[in-house]
Amino acid sequence: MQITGAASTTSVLRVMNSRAVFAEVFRLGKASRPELAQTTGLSKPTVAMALTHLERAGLLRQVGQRSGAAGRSALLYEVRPEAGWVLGVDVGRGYVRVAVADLLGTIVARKDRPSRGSRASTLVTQLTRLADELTAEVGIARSDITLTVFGTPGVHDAQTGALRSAPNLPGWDRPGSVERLAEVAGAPFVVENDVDLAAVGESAYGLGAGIDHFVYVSIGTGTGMGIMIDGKLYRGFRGAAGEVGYLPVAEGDPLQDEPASRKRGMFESVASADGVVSLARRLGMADAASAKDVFEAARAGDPTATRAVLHEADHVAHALAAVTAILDPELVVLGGGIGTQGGDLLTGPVRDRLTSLVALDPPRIEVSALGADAVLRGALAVGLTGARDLVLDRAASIATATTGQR
Amino acid sequence: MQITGAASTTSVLRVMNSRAVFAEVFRLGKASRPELAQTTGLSKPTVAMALTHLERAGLLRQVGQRSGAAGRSALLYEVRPEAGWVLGVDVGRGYVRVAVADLLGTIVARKDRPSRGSRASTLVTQLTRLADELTAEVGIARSDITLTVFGTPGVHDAQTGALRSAPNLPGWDRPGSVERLAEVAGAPFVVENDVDLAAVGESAYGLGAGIDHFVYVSIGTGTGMGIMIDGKLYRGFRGAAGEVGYLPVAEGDPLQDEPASRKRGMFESVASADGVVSLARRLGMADAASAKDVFEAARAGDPTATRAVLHEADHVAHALAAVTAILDPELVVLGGGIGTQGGDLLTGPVRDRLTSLVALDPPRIEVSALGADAVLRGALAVGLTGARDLVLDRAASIATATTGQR
DNA sequence: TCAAATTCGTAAAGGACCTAGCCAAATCGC
DNA sequence: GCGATTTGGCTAGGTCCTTTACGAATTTGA
Repeated sequence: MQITGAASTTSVLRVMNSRAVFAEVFRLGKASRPELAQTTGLSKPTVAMALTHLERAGLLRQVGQRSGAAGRSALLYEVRPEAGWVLGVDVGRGYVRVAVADLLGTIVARKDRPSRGSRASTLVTQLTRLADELTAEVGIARSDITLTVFGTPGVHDAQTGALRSAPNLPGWDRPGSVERLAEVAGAPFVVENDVDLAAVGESAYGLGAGIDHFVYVSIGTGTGMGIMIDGKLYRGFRGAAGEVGYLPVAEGDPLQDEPASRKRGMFESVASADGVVSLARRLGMADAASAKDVFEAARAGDPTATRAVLHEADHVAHALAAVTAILDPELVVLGGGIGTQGGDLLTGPVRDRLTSLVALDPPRIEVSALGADAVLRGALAVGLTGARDLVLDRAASIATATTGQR
Repeated sequence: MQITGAASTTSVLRVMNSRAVFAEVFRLGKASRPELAQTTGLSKPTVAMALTHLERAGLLRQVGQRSGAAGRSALLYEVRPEAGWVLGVDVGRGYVRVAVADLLGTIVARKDRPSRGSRASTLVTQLTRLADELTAEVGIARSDITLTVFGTPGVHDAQTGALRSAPNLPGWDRPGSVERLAEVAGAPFVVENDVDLAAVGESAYGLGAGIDHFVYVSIGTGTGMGIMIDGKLYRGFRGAAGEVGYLPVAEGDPLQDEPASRKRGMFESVASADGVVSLARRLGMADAASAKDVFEAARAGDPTATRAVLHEADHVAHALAAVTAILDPELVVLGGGIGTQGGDLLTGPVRDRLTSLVALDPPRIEVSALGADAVLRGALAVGLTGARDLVLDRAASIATATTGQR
């Protein structure tokens, strides 16, 4: 029953066409007027007009000529990388990653640091200093940052400004606490769940490129899932979509019959790093200290560790069976400490087990191409998209202002 | 990295504005020029021009005047209901429901019949005769139908024209078999999963009105789920999203420890009508013949039947816990035979159980407002949306043709 | 080295669309 | 019946885009 259809005046055409031209230049890297006229379907004068506007607004610049072919050589245009800057921040569990990228998405400065305490004030201080260092390195002011994107654990409630379900960031669940990040960023900033950003990163730069529906499943200290639907991030009603840690654990594992784990019965408690370690211990691998140990032992051929890994694969397969039954994704990307380290040790058994659990062929299952960088890259991708819109809006308002003055 | 931005010429403005005006008339029912100018933001002459075009194309008609207020009385316009017709078909398991609606969505003719066999040819014959009867009743030709929408079990693969996973429609899984429905419909028709259509119906006419993210869970002879995301139907990569029948069944139910059911371990096998009956029998209710019996007995106070219903609620809650963890919907609508008949007998325990299984507050859980009509209403809603676009496209092509001739 | 061919960039002309503003027509209240 | 008020229709004006056309720049070939 919903009927769409925005009414418009002629002036929106100019904006639309400018955006289209900019988008094409962005896509092609370098482009001439005739090329742009052809790909956008606009006429040469219109393209020329748009290019003039965009160049005057500082979004594009002329860059040499295309020679070699017969006839007059065409002037080439490209995006001015300095037309916008993006600050991406990955607030991880034990570390902090910060990077600055230009409008083309090229990372021009980056620092990774161990996290200095989890208290809000120390974290803000550390991030602010890192942002200062990075912008200085690039040679810009912090106010030149067009958009900042933070990736954090937990669910960010934009209404209250609180960060729920982020136990390793104590104090951030208070209403309004997120606003303290304004100190780090310039004016416009965005806070997004880290796993969601990893999914975006994988979509923009990794295995998810060009895939409409896929999920990024992170398994490490905790568990989480980022869902991309129609190429866009899906957050759910309250931003809690993809909280697979609360998936009821599937039956069929005799080890799960112990009362303690049956009581919890959640995916996170059995499949996360701690779950793998306790599983390996119960299987008889008394010296298992970390999930990494277990996977290394399994890779070395230890039969007990191998059994533990197979059990882990079984848990993951059951979770993915639920995801497949509900979402029918084209691709599942495994990330996080265990998802990445496990590699083919995990994907093989997961694929086998999943095949017997789902109706049709199971979705493709791959290990993240970006690894630990996924969140940061996702933050930059989100920032880049937003920054592009912001600078275009700014250019449009400049254009209308100048035409209005005449 | 994706950059949107369609380039446009001035002529698309006319189309856009005509659509906007039409949409407003549709929304308001009856509207005058000044009203439309105000709500669309367009000027009076533009609105007048659009109205003239739409009236000439037969989409709108003038209908009296608005009097009572001071000043000249305004001419009123409304959508011509006869500007388009929609045929909706619900191919159910034992029945067939067919209805014709006009462009306003008013059902003008409808017939429900027991399904005459499940063979493709007899079904097509029956549907064709029903369509003929209905159109005759309305006084239109079958070729006047703008768009036909079929709701069927199974997954329709538009690539091959096959209908997968629909065991009660034998023969329809052959490639190209769906094309036989062209005989029933006029030229343009759409085949959609029945549960998906029920979700759309609930979104257009039922409890889902105005809700962006919700799911419709059908529990009856089989199980299924329709997913609405951002107010649109989500189908998944291969159209198999929402196949909750394949959800791994959660642990924690001692009754499930019998080997037979553990082997299957799917939601459908335990939660569908057959599952309820066998569960009740195993609990000692030897005379349980149908799920309806069980629910009636429970409603009458039978303790064994009540236990069975509670177990059913537990299964449903576990499935919804998985759905909530993955999708975080705002609302869950229960439909299908069991979902509808169960009523508060089911929703109460489901809510209680679900609360203990999920992280945040559980989503709202309600029983379908449309009941057995949900699929048919959904078919009509989908058809209405499509028909509106079709007649607008047709009107636009007429308009450009006439302006081109001048 | 020079002319032909080809392509690019821009200017002018024309068409389509929308807005602003005016005036006539119609209606209601007094 | 008359004035206030609102609606409908019309005209003038402006913005935007496209088509057409022409000069400018470059390569190719002789």
